Amino acid sequence: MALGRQAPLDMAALRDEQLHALALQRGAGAIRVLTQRYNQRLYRVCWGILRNEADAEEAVQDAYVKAFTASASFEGHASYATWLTRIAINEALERRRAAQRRARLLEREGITEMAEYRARLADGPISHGSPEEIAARAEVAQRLQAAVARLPEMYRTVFVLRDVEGVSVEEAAAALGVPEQTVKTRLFRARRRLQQILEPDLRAALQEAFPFGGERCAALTEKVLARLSPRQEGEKS
DNA sequence: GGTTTGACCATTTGAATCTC
DNA sequence: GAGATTCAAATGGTCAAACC
Repeated sequence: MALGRQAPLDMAALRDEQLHALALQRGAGAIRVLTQRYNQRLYRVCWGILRNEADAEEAVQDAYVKAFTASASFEGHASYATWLTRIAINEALERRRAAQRRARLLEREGITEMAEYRARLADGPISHGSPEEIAARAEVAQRLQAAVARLPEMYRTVFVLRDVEGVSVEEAAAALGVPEQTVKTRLFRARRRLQQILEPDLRAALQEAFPFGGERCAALTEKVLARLSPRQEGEKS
């Protein structure tokens, strides 16, 4: 192998496995590319379990640290994405278990921190479009997020993986450690529940959609009346 | 490959009833 | 009245099949 000047590596062009090998050697560039590649997915999956921004972020951080220090763990049985997602899920589950243990302890002491913990919901940033469009999208996103948060965890996690992250059924099943058929059923039921949760909001929104009241309504009524009146006159004769 | 649906079974939950 | 028991309903997992 030549020891002369080497062309700088195009990290973004490397495969996950190659980047992982570099990350294990503390390659900052590789770590940067990998984290940028998977931040969104891991964060969403962890949020699906923890329903809390700060906790989800910490879980993702810890998952990366574990992934980039446990060289023997990735054996290529599943895809790198699945393996990494599984680590993040385990990390989030462990955090939730710890929180529940803490809550039980506090409950015994008469303190109910869990209620506060559960009540904390996150919201996401959105840009593009007019201020009205941005505000509308933000509200929709907020309502959706709140609706997803209301799903039972088993449904929420599958929904986030499949419908938010676009992970395949096979990958989702591998990441969650359940049969593919279970993923399909959970997803179907998650969607149905979301539909039920969102229905009142949608109904209310539709009531406000296609507004045709006030002056427009009155003007149209007048036009209709105007067009009908000659015929009515004629019909009389 | 993915979605949807129905069927079946197991488990959990809540209400009703019974017993002490 | 309080606890134990029973039972129906709800919920969830799995499988099979039809369909897109």
